[in-house]
Amino acid sequence: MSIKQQRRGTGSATISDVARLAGFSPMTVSRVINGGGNVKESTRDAINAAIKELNYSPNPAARSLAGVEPIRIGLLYSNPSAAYLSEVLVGSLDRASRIDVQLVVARCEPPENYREATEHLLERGVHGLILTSPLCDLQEVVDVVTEGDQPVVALAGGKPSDDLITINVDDFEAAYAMTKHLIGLGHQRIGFIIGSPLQAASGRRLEGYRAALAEAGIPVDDALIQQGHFTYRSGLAAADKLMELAAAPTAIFASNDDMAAAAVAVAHRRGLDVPNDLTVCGFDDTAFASSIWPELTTIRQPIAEMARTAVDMLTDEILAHRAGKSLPREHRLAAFELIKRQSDAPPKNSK
Amino acid sequence: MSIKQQRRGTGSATISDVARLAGFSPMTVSRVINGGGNVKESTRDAINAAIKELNYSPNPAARSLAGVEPIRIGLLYSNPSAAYLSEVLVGSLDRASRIDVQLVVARCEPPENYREATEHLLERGVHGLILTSPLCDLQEVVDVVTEGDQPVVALAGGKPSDDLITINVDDFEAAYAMTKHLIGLGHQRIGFIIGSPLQAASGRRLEGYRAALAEAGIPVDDALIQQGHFTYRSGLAAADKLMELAAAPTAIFASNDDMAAAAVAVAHRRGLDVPNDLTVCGFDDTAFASSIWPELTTIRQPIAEMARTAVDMLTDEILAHRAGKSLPREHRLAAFELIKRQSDAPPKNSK
DNA sequence: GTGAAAGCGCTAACAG
DNA sequence: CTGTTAGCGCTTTCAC
Repeated sequence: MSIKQQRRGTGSATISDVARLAGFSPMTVSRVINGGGNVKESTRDAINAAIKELNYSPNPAARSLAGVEPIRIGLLYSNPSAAYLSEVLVGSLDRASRIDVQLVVARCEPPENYREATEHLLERGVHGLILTSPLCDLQEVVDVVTEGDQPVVALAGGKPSDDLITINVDDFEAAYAMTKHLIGLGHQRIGFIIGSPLQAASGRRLEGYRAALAEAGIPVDDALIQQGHFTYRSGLAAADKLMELAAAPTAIFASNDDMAAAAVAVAHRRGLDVPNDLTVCGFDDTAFASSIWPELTTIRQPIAEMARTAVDMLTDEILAHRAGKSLPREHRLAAFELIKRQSDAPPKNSK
Repeated sequence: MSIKQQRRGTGSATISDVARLAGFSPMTVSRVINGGGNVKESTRDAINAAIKELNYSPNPAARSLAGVEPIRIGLLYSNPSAAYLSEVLVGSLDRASRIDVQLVVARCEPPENYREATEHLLERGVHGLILTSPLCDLQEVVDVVTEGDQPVVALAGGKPSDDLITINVDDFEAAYAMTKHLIGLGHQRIGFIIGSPLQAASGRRLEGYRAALAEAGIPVDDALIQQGHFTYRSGLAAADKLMELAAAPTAIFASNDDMAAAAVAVAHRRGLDVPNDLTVCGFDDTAFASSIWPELTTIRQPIAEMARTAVDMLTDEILAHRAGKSLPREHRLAAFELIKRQSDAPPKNSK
């Protein structure tokens, strides 16, 4: 009798290899892998040891062929966040491919089609959703998306709630840190441009600014706080108001880079040098921040990393859901970073 | 005898369904699907008809389990092109997922790690590569990437050559169209800011500008042509030189949006209104173009669409390669679009 | 608690 | 040119 010829072995260990090594049947190994029901403690340990030793990992193709539904995650994005988008995609793709999760991305432009986009994704069979900024802050979108019982994570935005898993940097702390940095430079009159009132992060950033001022014993002057909407144009208007003040600020901290860039433009139009006559700082570290001159000192959110986390958390939720368990909604904070570039300096007439 | 029970049918048609309907064996169907070698014309037609009727599409899991290596495409990107990146990703992902091609993305920061990045991708078993701008224009990167015999497509950049499949808009025609647009507005003195001499597109854009001028019978004034490097800073310097000219231009056409934005900033610093005192146009339609005020009239490249095409072309190449055939290197041009926004107007003292 | 048998949908190898 | 057989790696069903 001739030796059976391996037709096409990938070389990597199979469930049978593990079974043989552990001295059990493939079936039992399968049970162990899939959070199995009834397996003796000792058996489970033996099998896990074998798995480790062989560096075994299940073949996803075989698995899905045999009937296990692969995990699918939907990612909803909207144009306004285009600056984030590439980082979000790079991060989530990277993780998704590593843990064999399918990622389906769909564009969603409220108020037009957020319902359709969501339904489209659900029809495609996704088991959970990632909502990117600024979608996370639109209540109507959140409502639609959390209608079913699939888990949803809001990435960089959104109000932590019972319906949503959220992943954010600590906007309060970040704004606090930046303001403190400015105070440390010697600034006393620091203008602040608020972000869109529609996004939860705006309020948190404003509070951080206030807190740092309070801590330094600098009274908050309401004239130094101008409303913006995260757009360049709104930044232009807000910065103009700030510069027209009798006692104009020596520094402007804008709630995002677009508005900070606008503040720089306003300063230039008025013949002011940045940073020598005016310090300007932003938030987000988008491409904008390092494209203009001077490059902006700003706060960087580790978006790619946060996207990776989002995929992980969602996957855990989906697995838990499948197993009939239920995890509490987590609200994770990621570490921000203050990126010092060329747009800040001590105020002119500091000693 | 009892009817065999379907254990877990996904419901969708299988290769056997098709075979039954067409009156052949599954194997023959398989041959037809996979560019099969020896199948009678009539058989092939019958099977294709059955496929269409059943709306059959092969199950990728079963396929890969049965030993067909799935197609993997590597996508190399570099930070400078961050503006493109999201569009590139969205487009290529979309197409890749639709035709069941795996996409592996890797970051590559020349001159540091382009060799490692490429090798990393090749180790991961990719069968072809997509090179995004500005990587396509770095000869050393192109050299490394085309070292093996895997096909490579250069997306938006690169010199059409025998080693590279390229996909570009017709930079010459696009610049020609924009210049003609400016002339149509009544401008006679049109400044031009050249892009980086390192990128092939820069030269093509300059030629388009020249051609439109020539056609209109406007003599080319070399003082109106300034060198830039695609960066905001270089745009600042170039625009400054242009504005200092005794006979300053009434319009500036910059080879990308960053430099156009810089030109706007320079105009503002000099107390000039855009577009009433100076028209400024860009190229690329990056986020920058519509973030600043006034929003830039610019040329839009359909990057997402081009990325989709890239995936398609590469897949065809890989398939041909597997079948032992070899396709000629194609150099595709995509249709650009002139996006009219608020930064252009007729010159001030036109009738 | 554990295992044996069967089959998911497809394709490589080998006939005819 | 076409069909038969076997098996990819896994899980389900059902038996012990």
